[in-house]
Amino acid sequence: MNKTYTIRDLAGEFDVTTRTIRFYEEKGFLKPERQGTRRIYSPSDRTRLRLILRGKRLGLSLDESAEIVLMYGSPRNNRKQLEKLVARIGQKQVELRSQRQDLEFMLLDLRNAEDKCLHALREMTTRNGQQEKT
Amino acid sequence: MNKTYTIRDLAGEFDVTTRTIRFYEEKGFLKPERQGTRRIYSPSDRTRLRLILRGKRLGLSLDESAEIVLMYGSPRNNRKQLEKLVARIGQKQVELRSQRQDLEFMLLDLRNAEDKCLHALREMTTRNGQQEKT
DNA sequence: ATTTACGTTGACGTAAACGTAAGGTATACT
DNA sequence: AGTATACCTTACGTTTACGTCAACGTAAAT
Repeated sequence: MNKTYTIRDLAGEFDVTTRTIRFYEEKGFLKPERQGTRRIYSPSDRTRLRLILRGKRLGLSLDESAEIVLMYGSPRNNRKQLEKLVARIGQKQVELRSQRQDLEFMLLDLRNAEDKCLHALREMTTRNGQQEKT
Repeated sequence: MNKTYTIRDLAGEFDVTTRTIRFYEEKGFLKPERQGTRRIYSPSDRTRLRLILRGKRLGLSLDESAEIVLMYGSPRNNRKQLEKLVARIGQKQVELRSQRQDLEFMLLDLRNAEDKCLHALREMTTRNGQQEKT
């Protein structure tokens, strides 16, 4: 039972428009089967889409995101291409770890800001119950 | 000794163009002093810029990024605004933690892809030393 | 039979985030 | 004085990533 999906199925599941999915195909990042003119998506198409969107959520450009998804594919290249691929994968990992640092720092900053706010609120409450203006 | 920076100083330090910095000002996210027509940036301007760019590296839109930077500011609002701010900070934290999940998963996927490549390379080497084509 | 719902291919429109001249000013060297 | 350098404003151009019609096909439901 090889499940398939319509374009609307995927659009619904991942909360994008059908236009978006067609656009990704236009760019060559998806190649669904056709039933007449209708697009029929396989589970692996679905996975591709899911991973591309994950990349986008991380702020990658569509091209970058799709490039990374291609890296996941089984490597059936010759030695030189494999070595290049390994190098690019390594580079991406470095970038993502740096991004993780940024993210952790921003989370810290947000926690600090939160604390400051909560502290200010406590001050207001203990000092003069109902004060509304500065 | 309150250090100041020219637009070029900051552009150089953060590897953006002066156009970018002026654009951020145009959008209201930076308000440097002027010496005649020249822009003079304070350390706090510099920090603002740094944080905005950090947000952008995480894939936030410029508006989102600048909004978050504003959240770091000392809260001198009334109770209602403070409560709203706390709520928004909380929301951002939720989003960032979700993004962190995405990031960890992508790093895992990349490590797996890397392993597959390295394994394939080892296979090639042990089996038939110099093979180049599939 | 025709409405309703979903699908298709163009093709033009748009918002964000700058890029890229063009032309003017001020200060710094030589 | 002349020129180089760095800064400025104004304004139109560009890329990315879709949005938004228009005009049409098809297939199930009423």
